[in-house]
This record gives sequence, structure tokens and C-alpha cells, in this order.
Amino acid sequence: MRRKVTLKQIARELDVSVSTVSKALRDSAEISDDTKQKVQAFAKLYNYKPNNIALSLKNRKTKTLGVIIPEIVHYFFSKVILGIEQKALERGYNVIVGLSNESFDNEVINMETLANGSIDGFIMSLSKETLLRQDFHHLTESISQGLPLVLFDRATASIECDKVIIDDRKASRKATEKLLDCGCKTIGIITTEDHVSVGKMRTEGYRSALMAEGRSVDEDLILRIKDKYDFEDRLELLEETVEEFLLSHPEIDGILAVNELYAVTAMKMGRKMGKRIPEDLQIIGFTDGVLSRHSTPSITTVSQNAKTIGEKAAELLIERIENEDEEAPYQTMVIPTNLIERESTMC
Amino acid sequence: MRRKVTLKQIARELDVSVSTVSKALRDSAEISDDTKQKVQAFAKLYNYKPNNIALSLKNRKTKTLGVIIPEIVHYFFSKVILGIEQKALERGYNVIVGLSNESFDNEVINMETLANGSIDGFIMSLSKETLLRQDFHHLTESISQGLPLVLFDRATASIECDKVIIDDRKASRKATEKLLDCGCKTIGIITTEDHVSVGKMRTEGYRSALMAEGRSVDEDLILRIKDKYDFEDRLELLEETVEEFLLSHPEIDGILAVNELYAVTAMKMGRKMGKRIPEDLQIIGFTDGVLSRHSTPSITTVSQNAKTIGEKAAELLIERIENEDEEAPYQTMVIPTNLIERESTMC
DNA sequence: ATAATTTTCGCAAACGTTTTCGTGTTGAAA
DNA sequence: TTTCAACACGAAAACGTTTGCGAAAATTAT
Repeated sequence: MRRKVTLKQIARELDVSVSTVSKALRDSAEISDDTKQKVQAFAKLYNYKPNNIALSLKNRKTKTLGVIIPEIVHYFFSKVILGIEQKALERGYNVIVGLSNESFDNEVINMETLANGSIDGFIMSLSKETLLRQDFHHLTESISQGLPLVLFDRATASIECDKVIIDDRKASRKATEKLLDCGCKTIGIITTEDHVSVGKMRTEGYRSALMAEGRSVDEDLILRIKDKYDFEDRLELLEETVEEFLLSHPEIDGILAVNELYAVTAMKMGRKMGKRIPEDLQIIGFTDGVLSRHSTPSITTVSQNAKTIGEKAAELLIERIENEDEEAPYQTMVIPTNLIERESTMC
Repeated sequence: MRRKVTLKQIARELDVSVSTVSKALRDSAEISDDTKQKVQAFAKLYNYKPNNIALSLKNRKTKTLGVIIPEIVHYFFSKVILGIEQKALERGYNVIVGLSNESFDNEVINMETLANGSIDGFIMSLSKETLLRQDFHHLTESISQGLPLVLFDRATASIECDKVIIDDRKASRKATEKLLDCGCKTIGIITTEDHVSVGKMRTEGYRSALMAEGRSVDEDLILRIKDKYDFEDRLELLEETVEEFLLSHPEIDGILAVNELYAVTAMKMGRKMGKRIPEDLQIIGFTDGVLSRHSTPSITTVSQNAKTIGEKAAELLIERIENEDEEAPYQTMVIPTNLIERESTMC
């Protein structure tokens, strides 16, 4: 096992000092061409690469981004990571991923372990529990310690920092309008509990679209799925709830769903009770993932451009890290969404 | 901006030496109770946490695992990461994720940047290009430098290291047998090119099941999807190819697909040509992801227990890291698979 | 040959820890 | 009063870098 070679070893081998080796490798004018040649040749031969940890300690920069997300087995979040990762690579950064699993405590723990020198800044989307508690002390803590933070998707107005979001209200309004345009008379929405910021705003968008058309909003047509139903192994609970909802409102002919899973579930349950998609029931979801794309019929959906979100978040963070003295004002980038029309809507 | 407090600052503030502070915080017997109290109180007040980078340098251990995978927007891989991440957290490790994007060069670059001190070991699944080229010098390089490696899923016999895999041949054979049991007369397989190790073995399993039943293997019933068709934006190419395949073999009444996407595509194309699922065409896929679960009809599939794979890979790696002197023999863990029966098969 | 440069290199400090070893102080035993 | 052990703490080295500065060596100018 031939361990990585260090400056010290090269120095000893060539009978010069460590500083000479270091300077020779960085092509310093202080060193004679002779020694430079010798050192560089030796270093190449032994495939010398500077130790990242030592560099991090010296420069007080780790060139690493900390990313904390609620889930990873999830089209939207994994696509965001893809975007982050690519930008990071491009700019010479690594990415450490931490999962909160929608838990406040995990989020805090993850942050704390990373905040002790391991990373140069955070990119986060908040856990549902954090949003529910409205406890953001770990975020302010991090910022006050000089670790910049970029929030995406599930952000909060309580914290001043860079943010990358979509205009959830608008996207939702547009989607609802689309359903209206396509002839829906009674539109229901399947959304999250209100503490989930994006869910709440999507619900608001739905409301405003209806009101703008002079329609009344029937609160019974708003189905809020409980957080705890949102697990892979709780699928039946979700299905039952949606089925019940559809059965008790047979007049519904349009559904807006705030994510893919809700959309595909609505489709399945609608069909089960004999509705044809899209003739009897039209559906629009959020997130342009595999479910929307590969379902039969395929599902019309609001694409959030997750990869772009990731890229922009990484850019913002890296800029902030590399210009920490500049005190630039915080930005909130709003990434445009687009409605991808597929087979679950009529027009 | 109150930067993190260091031992040195505490020492200056309390007018003792750095070593005293360090010892006091670690509750050393060398230090008087008085000073310990004083130091500990002060540290707590200022929320002192040791700097990870400094510790890494000192201990020559980073407590970080490097994970390199071909893709992240992918049910199987993201679920493996979930498993790795959880085990890592449990054992006090962080996880750096690198994406090869199925490219050999990216794989090499990612490894090289991480191999310079940033991590204690690698968990990898090889890119298709690497498997095609059969060039594994970066892996041997890493191992010879004392960085342990655990391969999962897409492994290779050419490298000696710990591995976590499933028995692809057996799983595929079982799945094929299932189709036979369910009454299929003509079974086709949609698989990858042969250089993808798991694809090849699944094809072999398919073959052996047919031969064991005394049936001949019609090479025309083996559809190998080209690597380059395997992209989100190449969906039509994939669909055309599968459709053509099904159209030119209308006698096919059973399909084994080596992943979810191929399975759902087969289902879609089969339907398009008027086949009922499962009455006219039965389908079994690999990977128990969202597509298999939420399609209508839902798809019978071979679950690889991806999360377990991740957990075991992390365990193996951490054990290897923490007992590097022991020279334990390399293990290949075979994670059991199970066939999840759903609506795309008849029995 | 001597002085003045210029070239070439090494020392030391720094980043933040941990740990070994040495040393000064205290109190008790002789 | 002297001797010695126990106690409490600090200095220094180490992990692997980079870099400012001083100093020796080599070259040039006088």
C-alpha cells in the first residue's frame, strides 16, 4: 500500500526543504530552473497531488457545499441535486448531501455536524416539521457564523438569505385557469397541509384563479393530505383518502394536484370509480417527473425546472462564498415554470 | 459575523495554554477541577465545537465516505444513497456524492478529486462507459493508495474488493419462470447491451430459465436497448424501438424487462397495439420504484432492496476503514431479491 | 580583490487540533 | 529543613500546506 506522497517526502528525497518543493511546484520565480525541473519531474513521477484537507485548513475554505434536503428518493429533489452537482463540479466544488427525512431534529443535527468547518455554505430545502414549528434558529446560527445559506423551494420569509423558488401561486393559478379553459365545471385540489409553504401558496393560486372567474370557492373541494400519509408504505391511506374525496364529490371534473403522486393517485381513483381521463376528469399535477411522463394517460403538469433551480442555487452560493466581503444584497431568484400539456387534459 | 471560536481564543481569554484548554474539554485528569470547570463553562457559553478539518488533518481520517454513481435521478440509485446516508449518519460519517453521468472520464475525475484526502473510502457503481472499456486503473489506483472501495450493483470481477450485489441471473431466472408459470408461451426480454454487467446476467438468467424448460431461445426475442437511447429526452426513440419489437413479434405474450422504464414502456406500447395487460401480455420488470407501483395496471417486479444494498455497502466500507490493519478477506454480499406480484401478471 | 547585486533557498509561522513530555509548584514525609 | 512525590500546567511536535522574509551563495560591477 503506497500511501500518497507528501511535500515532506519529496523534500527529503531530493534533499531540499519543504518550502522549496512547494514553490517549485507552483513555479515560483524564487526557485532556479534546475531545481524546478528536478522537483516537478519527481512530483509527476510519484503523482503528487496536494492534500485537500491541509489546503482546507490553510485556506479556511473547503471548496465543499453542504446540501440538506428532506428526501432524496424523489424526482424533484434528486433533479435539484443533479443541477447543484454539475455547477459545483464546474466551479471546483464538492457536494456533501445530508437528509433531514422531513424531521426537524435531523435537519439541525445535519447542519451542526457540517457547520464545524466541513463546508463553505449550505443549500437547503426545509423539512415539513421545520416549517410547522417555524423554528429557524439553526439557520440564523449558521448565517451569523459566516456560513452563507441558500434556500430553495421550501423557503421561509423569516430568514434573510438568498433564495431560489418558483412562483407557486402564479403557477397554480395558471394551471387552474387551464382546467377552466378546458371546460372543467367543478375543480378540486389535492394539496398539503398549510404549513408547507409551497402547498399553501398553490392552494392560494387555485383559489385566486377561481375567484378571478367569479366562481365561489367550495372549501370542501380542497383536500389537504396529512403529512404522515406521505410515505411509501402508507400508500393505501393516501389512496383511500383520495377515493373518499372523489366519491363524496362526484361532480368534480377537474383536479389540480400539488405533486405527481397526488396527481397519479387521483387518476387511479378516478378511473376506479368509472371516470374516463380526461373526458370525465381532467388532471394537472406539479413536477415533471417519471410518473407524469410515463403514466397512461400521461399527465399534464407544471414543470418546476428542478435542475435549473439546483444550478442557480449553486451559483448563488458559490458567488456568495467567493465574495464574502462584498455584502451583496440577498437575492430571491424566481425560476419560471411551464405547463407541459399531456393527455390528462382535454385541450 | 461571529466566527466560530477556537481553542486558541478560549486559551487567550482564560489566560491558559491551548493544551490546557484541549485537555480540560476532554476531561483529562491532568487538569484541576477548577480549571476544567472554568474552561468547560466558557466553551459551552461560546458553543465551542472542534474544527472538523483540523481533526481530519490530525487524525488522517475524514469520517467521510465518497459515493460515485452513474445517475441520481433514478429510483434505484437514490434509494441506495438513502441507505448509505442513514448508515453513515448512524456511524458518524458524512457522504460526498459524485455523479459520473455514465461517463468514464467523469468517473475518473470525480475519484481523483476526492482521493486527495477528502474521504476515507469509496462506494461506487460503475458507469456504462467504464464497463464497456473495461478500464479500471482508477479503481486499482485508489485501492493501492489505501483507500478502500466497495462496489455495488454494477461491479466487475476484474477488481478485488468488497462488493454488494444481487444475484441477477437467479432473479431473472425466477422472474422468467414466473411468466412461464403464469401461462406465457412466448417470452421476450428487453435488456441492455451486454457490456452492462447486470443486463448481461439478467439476459443469461432469462435464457437459462427457458432452456431449463426445454424451450429454445429465439435470439430475435432479445431486444437490447442501446445505451444512448437511455436518456430522458430520448424517450421517443426508446418507445419506437420497443413498439417495433412488439409489432414484429405479435406472438409475444410475456415480457421481462431489466428495469422499470423498459417495463412501463413495453406496457404502454403493448396497449397501443391493442393488447390487454395482463390478459394478452404479461410483464415483469426490475426495480420496485414509483413507476411499477403507480402504473395502471401496476407492474410485477423484482425488488432489489436498494436501501439494504446501500446500508450494507456503507457497513462494509466503514468496517474496512476502521480496521484497516486487519487485512480481512474481501466479501461479496449477495442481497436477496423478491418478486413483488402485481397486476401485470396473471397469477 | 572587494563591493554590490542578484539569485536561490531555507526558516518559521500559520491554519486548529491532540498528545507526549518536561517543568515548576505544592504539600507531605523524613 | 531537606527530599520526594503528586499535581497542574505549558511547550513543542505533529498532521500537510503556503508564504513572507532573512540569509547564504553566486554573480556582476567596480
